Amino acid sequence: VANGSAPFRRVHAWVRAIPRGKVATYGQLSRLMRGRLSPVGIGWALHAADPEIPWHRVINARGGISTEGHHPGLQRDLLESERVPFRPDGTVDLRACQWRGPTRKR
DNA sequence: CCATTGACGAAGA
DNA sequence: TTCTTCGCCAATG
Repeated sequence: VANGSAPFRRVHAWVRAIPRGKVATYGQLSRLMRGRLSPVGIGWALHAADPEIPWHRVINARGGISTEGHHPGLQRDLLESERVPFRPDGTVDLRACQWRGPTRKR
């Protein structure tokens, strides 16, 4: 897998910066990279990511899990194990749990 | 090389 | 608010 490309490694660097108990969205990471990689591209970058990278802290813009087809139940388990609460509808409250980036937005 | 498919998201209708 | 359409770009066949 092509996880050695520069944009991918940059994604990995950002994702490693997300603290335990917090989450980020694909679009958020895409914007952090100034749109140099689309939200879909972020997904590919994580799909190709090393196990060391906390890929489970990245969810979609609605607070939902987008990896059910890949690893059923896994991402939710991992998040709950670091105290990220889920609503009854299976989503995360982004207002409460979203990582606010290093410098706030501009 | 062309077409299709996503771990996506914003803008319209 | 829900459903569509379109843009995005890497990967796959």
